[in-house]
Amino acid sequence: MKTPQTLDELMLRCRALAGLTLGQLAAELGHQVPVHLKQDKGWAGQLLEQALGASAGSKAEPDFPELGVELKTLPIDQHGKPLESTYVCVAPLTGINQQLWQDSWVCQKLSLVLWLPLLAERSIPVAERVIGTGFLWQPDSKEQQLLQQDWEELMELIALGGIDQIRGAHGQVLQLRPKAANSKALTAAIGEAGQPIQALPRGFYLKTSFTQQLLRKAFG
DNA sequence: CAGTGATCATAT
DNA sequence: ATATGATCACTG
Repeated sequence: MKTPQTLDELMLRCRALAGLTLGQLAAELGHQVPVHLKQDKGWAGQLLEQALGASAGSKAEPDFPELGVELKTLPIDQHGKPLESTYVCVAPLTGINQQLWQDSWVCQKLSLVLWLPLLAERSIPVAERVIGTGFLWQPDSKEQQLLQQDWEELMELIALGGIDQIRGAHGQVLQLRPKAANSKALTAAIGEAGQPIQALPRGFYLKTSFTQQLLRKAFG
């Protein structure tokens, strides 16, 4: 799948996917559909990346570098409610003195997002899950402010050695949660007294209440 | 049963 | 180990 050259081309392709089931799309692209996602958690996301021509791989750059667009699938139930939080990026736990929100990875990644809702209740077989209507989002000033506030608070805690006091409930819209192979994984971090320690890697996630508001704005 | 913490596959 | 893609599953 060639990468789209313009935003219009990307959105056109995206609209063409709306209403298709994952089974139909997988068949078109020559993929087998897993029975469940327990061992293929990123399967749907990667299928949709391919269908839209996103640059493959796990490079630390937007899905569509030329367009500056980040693609996020958003699993929802039949009422349009998000089923899961949305992973944004890993959180830097060291070397973060005086980083500005505007320069942060979170801010960059969320500056332009193509949200692609996916009817994905667990009771629906994977192959029958239906692709929804994708929409482009840029945070408005209020959303930007909420994100920045949470980010600054979390980053200050991290920088001051408070990593182990942070739990998922901390932010209003943005949260910090484990992002690792398992609970034994370790990465460099800052201890209570400012000393180097090893800690569980974390990632930034958008809470479902936030992504639900984005859906409301887009569809009512 | 929502939300937090844990986990899975793959590429580099 | 760290980055990508996320969902699983236990707990209050």
